[in-house]
Amino acid sequence: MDQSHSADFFDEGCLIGVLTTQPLDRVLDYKAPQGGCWRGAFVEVPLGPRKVLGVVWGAGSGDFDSARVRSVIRVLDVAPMRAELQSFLSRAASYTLTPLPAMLRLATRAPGLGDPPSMRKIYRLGDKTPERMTDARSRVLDVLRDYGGLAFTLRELAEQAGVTSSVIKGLVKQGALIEQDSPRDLPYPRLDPDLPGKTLSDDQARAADALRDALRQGGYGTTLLKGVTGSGKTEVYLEAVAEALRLGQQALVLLPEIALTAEFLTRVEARFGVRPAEWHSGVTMTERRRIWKMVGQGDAQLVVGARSALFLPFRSLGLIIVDEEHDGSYKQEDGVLYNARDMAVLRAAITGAQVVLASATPSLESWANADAGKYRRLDLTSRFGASVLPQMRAVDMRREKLDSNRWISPALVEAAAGRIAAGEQVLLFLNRRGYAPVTLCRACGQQIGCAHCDARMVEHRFLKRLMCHQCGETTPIPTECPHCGAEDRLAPVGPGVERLAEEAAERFPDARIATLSSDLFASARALKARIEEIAAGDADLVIGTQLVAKGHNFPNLTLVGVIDADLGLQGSDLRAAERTFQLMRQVAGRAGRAEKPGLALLQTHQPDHPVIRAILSGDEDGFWQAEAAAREAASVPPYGRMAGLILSGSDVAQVFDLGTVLARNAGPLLQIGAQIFGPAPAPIARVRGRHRVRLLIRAPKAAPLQDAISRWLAPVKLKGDLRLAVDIDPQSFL
DNA sequence: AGCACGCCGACT
DNA sequence: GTCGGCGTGCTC
Repeated sequence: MDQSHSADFFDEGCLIGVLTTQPLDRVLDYKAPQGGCWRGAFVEVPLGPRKVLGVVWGAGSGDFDSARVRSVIRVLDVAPMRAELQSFLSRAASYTLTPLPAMLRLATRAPGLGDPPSMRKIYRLGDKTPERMTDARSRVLDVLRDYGGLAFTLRELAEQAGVTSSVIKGLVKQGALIEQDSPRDLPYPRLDPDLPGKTLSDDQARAADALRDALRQGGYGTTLLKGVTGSGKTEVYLEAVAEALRLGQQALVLLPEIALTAEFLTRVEARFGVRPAEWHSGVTMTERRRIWKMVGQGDAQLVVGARSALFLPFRSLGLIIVDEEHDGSYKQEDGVLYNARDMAVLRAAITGAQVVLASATPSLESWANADAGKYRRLDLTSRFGASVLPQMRAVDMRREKLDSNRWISPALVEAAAGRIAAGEQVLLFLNRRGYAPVTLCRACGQQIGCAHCDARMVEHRFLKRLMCHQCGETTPIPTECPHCGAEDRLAPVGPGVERLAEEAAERFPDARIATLSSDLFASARALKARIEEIAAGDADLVIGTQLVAKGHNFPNLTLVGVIDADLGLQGSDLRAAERTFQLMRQVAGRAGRAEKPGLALLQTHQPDHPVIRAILSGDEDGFWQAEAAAREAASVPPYGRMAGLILSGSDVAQVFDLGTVLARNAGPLLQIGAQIFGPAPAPIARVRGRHRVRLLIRAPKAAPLQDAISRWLAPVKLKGDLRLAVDIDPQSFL
């Protein structure tokens, strides 16, 4: 097509609209640069005295003084943003009520996009032989010959050959080596979808077939892939990835936690021959830029990563996997409040891709969507090896005799001793890091709290410090009470894993005890290594927090003891029941993976609580139906809509005043039949000296909530250091 | 987000 | 007199 006639091409001097990453809540008019530019082009534009990054969003609006419109400085040498990503960012912005520039920032989280492709020197074999051959020189040439024509960087080659760089420079001068410039950002090696995968069970094969069919048919669709722990969901969705690759499409696998990526990458390598691109906060800046560029030009077929990978500029995204889709960490703030699971579905719907939501314990939202026929549902019922979930029983703590400061019931001690004697492993699960959750002064009765937040300081005896689990602040463990000054009257109250380990050591003096808690390890790598040792049998008794619930395999583990199954049931949180149910099921799923039958014992004070009963009976659909009915009756998600408004500032009174004023002037919300609750202290009431107050909004399911909120907040002018953030579909409602 | 402008308090 | 605090406003 003739460029100048396309609606998406702008000739030099044309008025165009450019979206920048600057927080100006509108698209700015500029003049197209010399040579014109395409819609979607990444450009550098002048803004006041500065040059900023932007994207050509469309034609200019012409509502700005034409004499003051400036010209685009240059078009960057990267693949233009596709219309699909533009519209995804727009839709995501209006859904989450986030300014569009903030969305663009998410999509440009790679450094040096404007830099020319960065080059580095590489060395390969030349055709000349050096006049004088030395030991060092021949070692260099041998390395290059051994690797069959592969090129090396100076450092790699020097290291491999055990020589200094001067030897290599000397060989270049002689013509025995050739020095070349090569782009630093190289394509990722091709994955081979046709390597033999693992043999699938009937169940798995059927699910994999269904996913392949959906991909071949093309277009958007979402599948809830539900399978108990150990049923092999990963193998199934890797077959879907394989099919996407065969179709020439790109795939994205989202994992809820960085700690899980290492193991997953190994599995990908085993299935496809090479490691895929890895995207998360721990990846180096150079690697990020490489991924960003390669994804855009189709030279990265598979990206494995954290939620922010959703905003990468894929060229032909065909499949998004959201693993452990129920995981709360998919909804978390990194500047923008969004739920990666929902955004994955949105992006797929816009680009015409398939989504697979994988979980052993789906979120109620996904369960309801599948139930309503919006999502396809595939169930994996059989487990590998032993094909049964562990037997689950409650230990009624009201009837167990326990000394104070003891948490392992006689029933659990007895069961554990039996398993350990039989050479099997036991897991004691307690979702509380540290030694004790509360440190109390016996003189004045005050608890030690964090100086910056409203959270309690948690004693970590291993680190010999008190730590705030909200802001990470730590202090040495004091000997005198900070409130009344009494000496040596501070007492730990309640159990944490460290304290539980102490008790276990007394009860099982001969057992090898391993404590797994994220803060006890210097690095994710060290933790992973320890987990592998334990899986190989290097412990009889494992004491762990939430992290053991997530996807690690302990083949010899046959008993799980849940120290406090009631922990998550407390509070008025809407999702408390759901989360407890999911966590307990997952933890129980650790037991009895191999041929040995597993048992899970849940210590509870409420054995008749509906959630505990649903867990024990294994009646999952019964639980979901009851939970769904309760939420429907209360018109809460997913049967009603909710939003939170978080106000923050350094002055509590000011923040509350703003909340009160907003709540009183909520006409637009009342018009759509919404209710407002608050202002009340936010779930995290104080963060690093800033006070946080929340308003909650509940609206009927079909109500235009975002539109009403924008109209409500449009006239608000924030004074001083007051800040306001909208949280659509908040996760916690405490 | 930056960065300038501008209007009041404490110094050489 | 003037240096500098950071509140307010602008950037196509």
